Amino acid sequence: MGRIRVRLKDVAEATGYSVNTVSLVLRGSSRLPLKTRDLILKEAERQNYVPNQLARSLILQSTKMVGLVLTDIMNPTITKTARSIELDLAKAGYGVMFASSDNELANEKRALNHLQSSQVDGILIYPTNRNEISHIQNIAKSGYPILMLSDIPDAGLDVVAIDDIKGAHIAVSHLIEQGHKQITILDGAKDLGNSDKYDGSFAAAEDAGLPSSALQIVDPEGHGAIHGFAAMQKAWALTPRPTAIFASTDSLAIGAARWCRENDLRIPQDVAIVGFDNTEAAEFCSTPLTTINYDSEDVSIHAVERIISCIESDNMSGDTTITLIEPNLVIRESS
Amino acid sequence: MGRIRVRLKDVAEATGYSVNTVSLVLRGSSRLPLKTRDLILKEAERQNYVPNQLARSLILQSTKMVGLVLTDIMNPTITKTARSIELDLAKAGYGVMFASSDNELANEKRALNHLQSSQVDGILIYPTNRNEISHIQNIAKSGYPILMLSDIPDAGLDVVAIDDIKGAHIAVSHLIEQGHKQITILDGAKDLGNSDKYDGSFAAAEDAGLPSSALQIVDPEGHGAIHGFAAMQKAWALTPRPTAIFASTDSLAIGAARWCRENDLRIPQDVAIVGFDNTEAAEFCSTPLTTINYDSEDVSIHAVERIISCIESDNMSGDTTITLIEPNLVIRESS
DNA sequence: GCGCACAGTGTTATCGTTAATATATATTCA
DNA sequence: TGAATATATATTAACGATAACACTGTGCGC
Repeated sequence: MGRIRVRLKDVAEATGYSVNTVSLVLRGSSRLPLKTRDLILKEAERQNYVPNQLARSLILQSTKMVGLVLTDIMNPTITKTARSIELDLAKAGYGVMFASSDNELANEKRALNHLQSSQVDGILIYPTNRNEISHIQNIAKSGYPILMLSDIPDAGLDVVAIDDIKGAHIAVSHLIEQGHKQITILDGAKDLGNSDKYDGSFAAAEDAGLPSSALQIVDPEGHGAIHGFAAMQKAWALTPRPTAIFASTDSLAIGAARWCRENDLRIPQDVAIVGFDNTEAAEFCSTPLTTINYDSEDVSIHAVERIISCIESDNMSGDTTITLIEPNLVIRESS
Repeated sequence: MGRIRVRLKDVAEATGYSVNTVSLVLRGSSRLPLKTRDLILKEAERQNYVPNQLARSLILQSTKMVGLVLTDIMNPTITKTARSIELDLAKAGYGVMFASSDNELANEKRALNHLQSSQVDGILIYPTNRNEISHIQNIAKSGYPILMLSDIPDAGLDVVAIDDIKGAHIAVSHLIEQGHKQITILDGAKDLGNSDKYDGSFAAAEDAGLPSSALQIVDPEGHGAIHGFAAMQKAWALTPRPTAIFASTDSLAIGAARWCRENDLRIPQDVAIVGFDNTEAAEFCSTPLTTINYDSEDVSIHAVERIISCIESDNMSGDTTITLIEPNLVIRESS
């Protein structure tokens, strides 16, 4: 049986040694004779001793934990990145503490508070809203290591993220090369102050010599496939009617494709569709989706490297780094 | 600026009060005059004080955290359930600490150790392998609140889970009702000691008066759509050739459907397919999938209620409860 | 005017661990 | 032999918070 929580003290009393000796042995010190070590290790095992990280971290002034704030735990791209980050952090000896904001600023603030109060050594965050970052800036200003996983230019914050502007540029350029002259963008991020995918799209149109009227925008008002479905209906009702869709996420693209299918539009003959993220679903949906590849592992590697360097060198020099990962196009059947 | 970590002591020194007084105020005590409270609250805010949960939990002997061990963070059903659990726990004033085993026993053990050492008040777990649960039983035996999210009969452990046997029974019965007499099951869980979906399937065949040879089994050797794709190829090569597929997850079903599509088989005319889980992808894939609905919210509500009751009543009575949620069939176009 | 209640605050011990320092015994070497 | 060194262990003070208790001073009743 044993009591619910076994402490060093319990092992110490059972063996007749002091707490300190037990602590030393369990941390693998070689300063003690083998006989003593053996005895203590056996007793610890017998009592099923599990070290108390709270007490340990309290005195070590480090939890070896990094906080990760996600906007949407159901978004496969974010989940995939989260998983990569977890693995890469583990390799470096750090654990992850997850929190999700569900794209609500209040949740984000609560999550940040919770993570800080849990004394994580650093924080990685997919910020919710580009227009509301003062709370993040405050944390950064106090010297706490914190890194954005989405680009917020000129915020004085560290960033490691996919280059959405370039991604959108590639996607739209691809559609233009296929001969499309009227393209609808499905994207609702502008509310959150993120116009990267617009900017990239319009830049692509301009570079190709198309008027900006070649691009129209429909806000899907949500992230799920169901929102893409509804948005596609709106897009099809526009005049001039688009011949191609650039959806800001694969989920939206898949919903849009479904609307097309239900309305007997052929993809890509009647409408071409390009998504963004390169999720598994994009490959296995009715018409395999042309999409922009979000390289989770690359983001993860850079983000983990940077946050750990911030944690382990307490240089409060205040200089920030922005690392943008170049996305690439995956051409399938939808375009 | 301020130092990285502001403590009660810093606020105390700045205001001239003792640490205890500051602690009382910050915990919202009404025993102190408004003037004092105001002063202290303002100073705490000014210094950007964040309470140290480590220290707090250490003395309170409770972290108000529940650990959640997932087998596969990329599985949308598990992720969805995780999210429900997070919300339900939050309502009850608890946080969640995630860990993933990636279906590896060693990882599971490491995760459990880590969670216990982080002093979570209780643990919810999707166990990896039914044949290897002694480490879980040990934890339970020591009086630590722990609950399985997958049914392990006769293990003496608390369970809240979907009734997979019944789910499989419903799925296969449905196919039999549609006139199918040769059905292939795509499921690789037997290696992990979980034969629920087989058992339910064979029971359904028996109940319908079909010989057990009516069911054949293909092990997809993996969980992704890609494995379903390969497994479908094997299934189609079987003699007698199946007219219907029961895939143990939607992911496998979607991969199988994709193989059919690439090989010009019509669904459901040439092969009917039934999945399991009712993920979003099942609704939006090329042929909307008939599937068994996994009611994440129901699982979540029961699991959270039970674990909290275990945590808050330290009754070590040792009696265990098994709660199985009845799944239901969602009929779409694939059958 | 004396004691008592009580509001307002401070002191001290505590949680489980680690680190720095101390002690006690054994071993080595001049 | 005796000091120096090494080995094996214990003691004490932290870490940041909370809780039990202790103290001070005012106001009130009798």
